[in-house]
Amino acid sequence: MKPEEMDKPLNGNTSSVRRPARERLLAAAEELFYQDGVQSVGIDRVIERAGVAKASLYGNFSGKDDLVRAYLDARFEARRAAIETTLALHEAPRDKMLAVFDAMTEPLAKPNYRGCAFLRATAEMPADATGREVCRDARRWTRELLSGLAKEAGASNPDVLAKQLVVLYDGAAASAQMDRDPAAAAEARAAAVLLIDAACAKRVESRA
Amino acid sequence: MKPEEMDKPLNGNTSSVRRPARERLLAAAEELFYQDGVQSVGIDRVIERAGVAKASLYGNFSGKDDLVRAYLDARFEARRAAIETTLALHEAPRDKMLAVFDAMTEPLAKPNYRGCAFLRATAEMPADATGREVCRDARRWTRELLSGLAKEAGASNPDVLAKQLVVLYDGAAASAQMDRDPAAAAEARAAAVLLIDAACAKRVESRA
DNA sequence: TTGACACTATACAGACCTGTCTGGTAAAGT
DNA sequence: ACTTTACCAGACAGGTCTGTATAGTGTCAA
Repeated sequence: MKPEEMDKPLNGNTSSVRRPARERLLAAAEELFYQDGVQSVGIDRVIERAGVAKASLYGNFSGKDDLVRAYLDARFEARRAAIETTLALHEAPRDKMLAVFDAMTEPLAKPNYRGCAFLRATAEMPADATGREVCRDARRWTRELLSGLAKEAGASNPDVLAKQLVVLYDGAAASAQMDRDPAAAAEARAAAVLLIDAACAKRVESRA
Repeated sequence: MKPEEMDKPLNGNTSSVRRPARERLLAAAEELFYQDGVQSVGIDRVIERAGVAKASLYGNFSGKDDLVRAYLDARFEARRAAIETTLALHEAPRDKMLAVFDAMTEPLAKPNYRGCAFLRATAEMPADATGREVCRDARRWTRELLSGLAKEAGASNPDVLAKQLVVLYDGAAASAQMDRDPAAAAEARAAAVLLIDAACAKRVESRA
């Protein structure tokens, strides 16, 4: 329940057993911001969960906006790593596109899944918030990844296919969040199979 | 800029030219809550936009939660009416399913489109908020509508097709919101065509 | 020993939020 | 003429939020 309590005793150890304040802050922020929303979660809750003094927060981050941004950055990095790991399991561009959907089945099935962090954060934050850049970067990365794979796969219109797959990706996240139904990932994947094969059919048939 | 100023003069008229406070409150709430988020918009801004005293708000609604709920109810009613109007233009169940996507192209193209109101509100509100029931109702209505149409169209697995179309629907809203790209509606519709025809192919082929 | 450093704990200012309360105005019903 | 109803305007209480300032603790290195 209270993970910071395990860090408390740091007796008789030359090097600090306790993780530095910045890491604990970021870990607490990731947990709380994602679970309850960046807007609803106040600083006091974050520092309490992290077991950190308020001054340590403002020593490591310029303010709440900065902490939110760091939280979204960490999310982006984690997602990118997860997708690239799944991607590496496959060779054919078609399978790689589907791997993007494979990478989301596990998170969607978690009982405390709360939707795509970037969709949620964008919905919560004001339009001029710092963190929205990260959301844009994350989306662009996904779209360009899929667009490149679609080109490799020989899709008749790679950009359209990529956008359609992004729509499926977003939709699966949104549906799973709203209906608490992890099956959305499987359904999005099945739909992706149809879209991909339809977009690449010309090449296949012309070759035949 | 300030619509309430047009309502100010109500001289020499037996019936009130000025719309009652409740209506103005709801209109202001719909505008502000959707545009800037239910969480960010405070009561003071709503009553200022509505040109209404604070007491009038708490006379017509039990509190902010109640106002938010009324806002979401109005959104649901409006969407339902729009979809049913578009639905009535078509006869075949296949066309009716696509009409659901047709009904969303116009809203998505508006410059101040901010995503699906229910997705946004769910992302903002705490899990136990009153308004989430409305979000659930709205989703259920959409899913059951599509599921019924899928049955009529003779889909091999109507519930799966309905869920896939809901994924597309949510995804189009999310993509359009995040990327400010109204084309998401057209792409979702094109994808829907593929999914519907694939799901209904067995019947068509078996008849041929 | 001294001082730099990273950290904790807590108090506080200033802003904002919701919701209540008081007081005043004007039209409509009786 | 009196009351009711609907409404506006603004003050206010009680809470929450961010961010700052103050004071104290423990560690390491020179």
